Amino acid sequence: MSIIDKIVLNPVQREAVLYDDGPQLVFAGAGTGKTRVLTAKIAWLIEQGLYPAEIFAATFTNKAAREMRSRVEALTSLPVEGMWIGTFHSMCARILRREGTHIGYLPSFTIYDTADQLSLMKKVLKSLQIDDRSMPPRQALGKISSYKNSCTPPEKLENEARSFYDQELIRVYKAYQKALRDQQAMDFDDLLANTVYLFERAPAVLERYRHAFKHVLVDEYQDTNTAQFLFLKLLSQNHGRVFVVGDDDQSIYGWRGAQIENILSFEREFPGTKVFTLEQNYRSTKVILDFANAAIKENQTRAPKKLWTSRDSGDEVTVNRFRDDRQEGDAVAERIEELQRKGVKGGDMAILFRTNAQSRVFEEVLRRRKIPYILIGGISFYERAEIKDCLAYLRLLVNPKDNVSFERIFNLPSRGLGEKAYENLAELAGKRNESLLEALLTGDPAALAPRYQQGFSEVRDIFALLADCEKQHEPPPQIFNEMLKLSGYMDMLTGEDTEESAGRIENINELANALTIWTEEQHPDKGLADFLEEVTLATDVDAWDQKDEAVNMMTLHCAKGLEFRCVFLVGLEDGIIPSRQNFDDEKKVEEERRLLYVGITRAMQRLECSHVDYRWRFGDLIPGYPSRFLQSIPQELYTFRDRSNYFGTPAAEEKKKAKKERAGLRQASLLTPSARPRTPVYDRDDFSQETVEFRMGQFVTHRIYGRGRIVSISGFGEDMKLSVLFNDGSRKKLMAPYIRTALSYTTNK
DNA sequence: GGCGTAAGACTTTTT
DNA sequence: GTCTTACGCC
Repeated sequence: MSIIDKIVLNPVQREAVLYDDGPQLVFAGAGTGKTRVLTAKIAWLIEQGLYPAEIFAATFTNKAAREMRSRVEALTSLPVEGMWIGTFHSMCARILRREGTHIGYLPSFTIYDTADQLSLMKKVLKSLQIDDRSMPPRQALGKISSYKNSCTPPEKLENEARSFYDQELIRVYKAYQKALRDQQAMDFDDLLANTVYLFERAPAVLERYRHAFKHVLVDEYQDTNTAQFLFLKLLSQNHGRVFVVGDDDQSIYGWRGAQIENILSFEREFPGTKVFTLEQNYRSTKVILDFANAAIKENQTRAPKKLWTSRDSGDEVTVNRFRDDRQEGDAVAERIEELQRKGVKGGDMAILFRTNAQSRVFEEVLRRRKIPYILIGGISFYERAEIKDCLAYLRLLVNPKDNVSFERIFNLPSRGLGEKAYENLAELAGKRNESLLEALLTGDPAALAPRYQQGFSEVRDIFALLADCEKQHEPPPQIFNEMLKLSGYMDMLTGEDTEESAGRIENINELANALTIWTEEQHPDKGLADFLEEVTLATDVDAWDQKDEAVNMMTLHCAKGLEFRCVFLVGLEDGIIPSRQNFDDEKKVEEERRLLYVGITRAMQRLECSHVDYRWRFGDLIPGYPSRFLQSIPQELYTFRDRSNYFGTPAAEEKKKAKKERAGLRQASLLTPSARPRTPVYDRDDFSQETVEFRMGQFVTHRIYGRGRIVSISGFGEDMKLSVLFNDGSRKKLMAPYIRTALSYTTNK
């Protein structure tokens, strides 16, 4: 029985799988069976006699790669270890480890994450004597990143730099790249760009890979950047067997250099392309699809298409209006409990939001109500300080040129070494033209100032001993334990004996466990370096172990490619989605609309959207309005419920609480942060109309703080902030909507 | 050199 | 509200 009969495919899907005559572009709308087609295609190719090792398939996450690999194995009943399937970044890293010598890199190079990049950039700016304020490190990194994403080395920019800033930026770009090279490190962008440079500079190498990969497949093609496009072109030019799958309506990584044009102009770039369009959706109900189609329709830059389904209408899509984000959190939690009582598993539900900061409220309310949840993304495990510290030790062991890691740990735990000691060693390293650790290990100890010798000899011993362990081929988990002991890091934490240090120890134990499982159960033949690479290139979704009971929470970006029975799409306000920062650029607004579209199309059966009137931000309450995207969706496609509830029980509760707090305030006369009421009480008619004008010196009242006088005004409209001197002597900064003129207060009373 | 407090920045999204 | 950085004191 052929593969093609083992997997259910509709006519278009089947055609796409069986076509074998040059470049193929598959427009696969959300939920149209994209993964199915991709899997079937690979399995079919293998059935046709292709060796798995001749297939190069790029997926968006490592998790997707793992799943696809096992599905292909199930279909073909063949082991397919040799197949190259993974993220662009991980496969480029693999190529660069093998071939990097052609561009000046050892196989042991380190991959720098965003935090490492930042510390390196700070060092670079310092060495060039450029002030942080004239060129913020993050900004410089952002610009350099976009250059690298389009494979533009600094040399290519030299003739175009007009302004002083641009010239400085080129200097910084060059110095940054040199610093990376010097310490045998690459950042995420380098993995892609350097592979392209490698192919350009070493044609023989390119030829080998062209020959090796007979078929190139790419998932989520709409999110590829120029570097990835060039990579694909180089790799597939002579045979033209490129199979890309994507959906321009789900292109959401433009800010990271992704070019939606890549998918829109694929046919032009790869002549003879055959296009397939999948429009039948198998995921969502008709009601949800209608809602999604209406949302995305507004976009100008898109290939025309419309999802359809043969499924039933399904439950209504709801749009709820809440008073503030806390009420939104409570209401969503209540709905979750309700659905759980009806038998829906937590794992079938997801709360999706635009920004990570929005997760907080939901975490709090779910924890309070003891509803299990998983937060995907945010500050990941591997970004925690103690984890990064441990990894820095290990990274140094693999690559002793890594100065960023050295700087992180040379005085951790404290060995009496500080900035002056660092400079002392850096001077020695400079003279010897070595990295910091190399200079320490091989240089003359007497060259260092006597007061630092004790501390530095401790560091020297640690790495000398660890290097021995490695030489004797001790397994990674054992080396890790040695490191914890020798470095004194564990002792430092046990010595602290606080709740915080206990948590850190727990995290480190978790890391140790992960390393043990990784080594013993999954990769007995691999070493520390491989573990470190996997850990830095892991996506947020990779670390997600979906549980039956736990409600899923993540950003819209993270949710791409996933599906859930019930989806709560929260915080749909203008300024959140679309993000305020993208207001000015219609192209960016379109990307935000696609982001909303991605969110909507995650839902299989039930979609509940919400927006709030007020949102807490930086300790302030900011007014908000329903997203412009919602406003452009016809009303008959959803059920609107105003649940803003300004008069109900919660408000009454808060009124009582606020009264108490107010009494406390008067007594304390000191406005300590804890004494400050966290939630102002507001009735609908409390809000001043936008037309109300405030002026300096005016008497006003506030529900909680009472009567006072305006001493300064900033901002305007709904964002206006007033500084008010109250009768009890306190001075507060307040949002205009919560303040009324004294006159209206008395009439209301 | 280490530690504490205070002021300031920060939030879009991530390999 | 939280995290990072700067500065002053021990």
